Amino acid sequence: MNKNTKVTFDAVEIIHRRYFKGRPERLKALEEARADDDVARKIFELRTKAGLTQAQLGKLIGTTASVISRLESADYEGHSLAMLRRIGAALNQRVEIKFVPIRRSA
Amino acid sequence: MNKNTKVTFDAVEIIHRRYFKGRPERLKALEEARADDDVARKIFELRTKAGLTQAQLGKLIGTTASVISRLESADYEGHSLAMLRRIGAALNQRVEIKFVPIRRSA
DNA sequence: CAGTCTATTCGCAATTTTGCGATAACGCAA
DNA sequence: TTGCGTTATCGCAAAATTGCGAATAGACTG
Repeated sequence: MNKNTKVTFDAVEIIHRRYFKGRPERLKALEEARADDDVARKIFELRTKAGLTQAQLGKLIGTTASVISRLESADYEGHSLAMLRRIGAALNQRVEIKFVPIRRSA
Repeated sequence: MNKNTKVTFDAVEIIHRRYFKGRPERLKALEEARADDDVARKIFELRTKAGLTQAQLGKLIGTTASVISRLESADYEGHSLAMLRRIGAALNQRVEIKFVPIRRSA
């Protein structure tokens, strides 16, 4: 039960320890992302789960860290499908688009 | 069993008769759309099922028919999330984005 | 404390999407 | 055939997104 001596093999576990361990506010944000549809949070979650920094992901898709940061900003609404696909391609993910009917209240 | 005397109450049925009845090539395209991920076809399917022309949908979201036609073009790749949401909002649909892992071959 | 790594924000140029009219083309019906 | 409704394509201006460096800030470590 040591604190920092256990060897980790999984990138997900590594990134989890680096970003979320002992930071309840980050964990909470991640939970909300699972229920929410926010694209910015989906990108953030995808990137961090892959164990990448914004600069690293930026390089993978041929852009810079500031661009990734902007895409992950909560109040950014200017996402394009092309950009989502670039990110998905870099992280081996397919972008799925779905129109789902809105239940007219109750 | 008359051909055109049955009264229809559902917009979906109306549009189905107007666009797909007796046109196997259109029907086939629609079937493929259900299995495919093509966004253009999803927009087309959504619009026709709502019983709208391109001009009508355009007006609903504050643009013209040529814009809708472009969005429904098979080789158009420039979709933005904002535009998809505008269309969805007009047709009471929520746009759902999902990153789904790609299985690395077999 | 300084030093490093990461993320955020600010400008502005470059690229892309959107807006929109005009025109052509297609299918269908009289 | 003509006419009508609908869709497709072209061209260019307007608006939005992207590219990218620089500066700032925060967290962590030595």
